[in-house]
Amino acid sequence: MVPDRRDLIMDVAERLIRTHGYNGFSFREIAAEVGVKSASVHYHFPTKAELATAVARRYRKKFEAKVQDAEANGGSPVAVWRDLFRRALREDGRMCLCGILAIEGDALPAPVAGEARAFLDYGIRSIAEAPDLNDADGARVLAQLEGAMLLARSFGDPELFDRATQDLA
Amino acid sequence: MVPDRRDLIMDVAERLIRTHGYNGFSFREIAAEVGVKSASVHYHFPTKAELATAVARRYRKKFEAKVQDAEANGGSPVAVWRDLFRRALREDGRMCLCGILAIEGDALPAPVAGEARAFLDYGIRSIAEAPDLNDADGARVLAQLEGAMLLARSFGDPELFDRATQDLA
DNA sequence: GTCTATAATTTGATAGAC
DNA sequence: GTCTATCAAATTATAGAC
Repeated sequence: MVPDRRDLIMDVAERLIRTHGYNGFSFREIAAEVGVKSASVHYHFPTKAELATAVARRYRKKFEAKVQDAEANGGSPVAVWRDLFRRALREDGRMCLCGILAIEGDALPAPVAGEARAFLDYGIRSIAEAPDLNDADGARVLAQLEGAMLLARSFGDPELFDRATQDLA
Repeated sequence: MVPDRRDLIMDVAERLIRTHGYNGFSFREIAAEVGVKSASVHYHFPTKAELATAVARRYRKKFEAKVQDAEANGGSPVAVWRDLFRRALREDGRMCLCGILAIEGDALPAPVAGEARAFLDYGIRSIAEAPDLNDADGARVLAQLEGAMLLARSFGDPELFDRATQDLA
């Protein structure tokens, strides 16, 4: 299943947002990496807000599928979420897309901020489904995971994520 | 002690960065809020990188002073850090300046990213000085605090910070 | 110190040919 | 679907008058 052009554009956009944030990438930058002109990117996604919203929604859906898959294989929600973030950090050195979008917050078009919020909301509820955990625990654990990615990214050290979350393993 | 123009520019810049991030504010925006023209802002801070670096350094120094002051009054490092972030979130609804700069990471001029890293490094070491805590605990607690601010900001709900960090109180 | 004016570049977005 | 060409606006930054 070869990714079509639309998917490829979203792949590049996701990587750029996770590196520079919403205000830190441009249509021309995406176009250059894909190997087309910026007008072609606009053909697939008329506005920047629509592109970012589509990227955030795909990220959330993919993440939800991964969580459900891992939990079906017997993992606890806390361990599953930690492992998913840990692997993403190791593989591409980038933090959670929705964490960075959440921080840029109300400076973003409403649909983009809404998708980020929906991701975090799912995270809190999903983690809170673990035995003996409540909603406040879900928020506590997700906060620790997002913050640990923030630290690891600032220091360029994936192991800092491991140390900051070793109590969740 | 009336703040001079230079301080006022830094005040506005700090607020804007904490709302929109480094790539989300402009000299003209600062100038408009201060009541001058953008060329005057350039007189005080020749480049955007220098302005952001100065703002981040001042933020770090002020925070260090607040931490030392609160600890001198008998607070434990964990409680002191939680309380300082909690109050900032309540007072102006904005998260840690260096948290947002850390996330934008390598997309930033090196001196700016360096100041953010220095703040986080101080946070980890400062918290780890609490009795019975080590460096990994410092990273864990700071991660939880930065992540809790991220969540509270995304949902526009300061109480979410309280719930996500109630175990640190 | 602040201003006007402007340079040089980048941005998001559109029109229309192919 | 992709291109060339272009637009209007915004950006960082500088020169020089006052």
